[in-house]
Amino acid sequence: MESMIKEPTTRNAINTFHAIMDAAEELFYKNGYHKTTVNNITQRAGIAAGTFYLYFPSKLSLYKHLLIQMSHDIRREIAAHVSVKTTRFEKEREGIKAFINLARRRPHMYNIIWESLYIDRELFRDYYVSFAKRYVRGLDEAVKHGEIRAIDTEIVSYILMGITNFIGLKVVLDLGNQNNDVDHLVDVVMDLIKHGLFITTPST
Amino acid sequence: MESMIKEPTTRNAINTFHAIMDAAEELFYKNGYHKTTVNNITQRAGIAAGTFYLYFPSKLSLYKHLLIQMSHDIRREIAAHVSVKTTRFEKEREGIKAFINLARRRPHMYNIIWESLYIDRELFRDYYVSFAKRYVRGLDEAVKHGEIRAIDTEIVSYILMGITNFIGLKVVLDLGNQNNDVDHLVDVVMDLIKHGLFITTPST
DNA sequence: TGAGAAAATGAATAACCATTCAGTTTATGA
DNA sequence: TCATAAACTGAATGGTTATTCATTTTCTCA
Repeated sequence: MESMIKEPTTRNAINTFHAIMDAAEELFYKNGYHKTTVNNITQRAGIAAGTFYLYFPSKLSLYKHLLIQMSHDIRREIAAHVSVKTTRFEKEREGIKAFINLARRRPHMYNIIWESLYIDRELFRDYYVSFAKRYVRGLDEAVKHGEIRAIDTEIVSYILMGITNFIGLKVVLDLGNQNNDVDHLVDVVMDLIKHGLFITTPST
Repeated sequence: MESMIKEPTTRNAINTFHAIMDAAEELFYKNGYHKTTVNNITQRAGIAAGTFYLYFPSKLSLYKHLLIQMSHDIRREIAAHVSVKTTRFEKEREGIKAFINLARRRPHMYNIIWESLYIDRELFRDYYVSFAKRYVRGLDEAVKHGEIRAIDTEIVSYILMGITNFIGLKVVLDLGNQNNDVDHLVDVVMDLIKHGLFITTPST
């Protein structure tokens, strides 16, 4: 369960520790976990191979530590933007916008989280289950306040995560030929969420 | 670009070929590409290690072949369900439903496509870009027919893919505590797409 | 200042695994 | 039946890479 990291305390050790983390973040993003060797990481961090094992018991533990770190960063970043808004509509808009901006600024995070599906499936599950739980809490609140319709909020949370993640994916991989201007993307998403997609009401 | 597979022609060779593919599909799903060895695959397929290389020049080429195969299967399956419907609403509903059912029936596919992001990023890009292109064509048609509102259809295609994929994810990984009944899931999704999420119109 | 602790080094180790190939078995059809 | 081709075999090879450890350097504070 724990990552068994020996957190450094002295100034120098902290520098080394962060050099390893930064190098790993960069390389895992560029080449993926499996194609990145511990030697690649130590080289880029400017330290010897053995030094790595003063701080991390294994390559996997480094990966786990990085993932947990990032999931905290994401939550904190989104929460910071969402909490200052009052209406659910505004909260939703700012949350999506914060996520997309974060994805653009640190595309590494995006990849590392998804890759966990192939490195440690439990880690991946935990990440999305707990993210969804938090989302549901907010949505339930909004239902209670009469801001959003009383649809199955758990499913809605996955729908909204799916939208945000795929728009983020489009931005990170620069998919498609339209412009990827963040404001335009958010406008389209919010428009759809507000008014729906269809013009007439079908018979179903 | 090509996978350089020597497609088998005789009865026996075809059996061997499929035994390899089936074993690989199963193992890639269960353990991921990197943790699956060629020996694991040949053992499960009941053949010798060397036989593998009569059909595939490398482990990677097998993976690519599998991915291409599956992306065809997905398109075909969805198209079969969508094409018999006439309204865009019905098409959308059946497309989503077909995808979720497929994900449940063959959870392997899901994993293999996403894993390509860490094995061969171009493959992943191609997959979603071409899927989106096809989606946009359908949406543009529906806009022309006055069935859906004239929002940026490229972005909408990523939104809809995101929704479908995350609902599929929930089903495959059995995330969350609500029931994962397909009809219920599809109902909620379509309800949201039709009526939007919010009750009142905010000031934006 | 200097002794002991903390950090760092990097060559060596050991395990793992994709791929090869020389030889064997099985199928085909004349 | 038998000769040729097609399939198959599996031990051996070679390259890669996570991890170790004996040694050296740097830091700390009495």
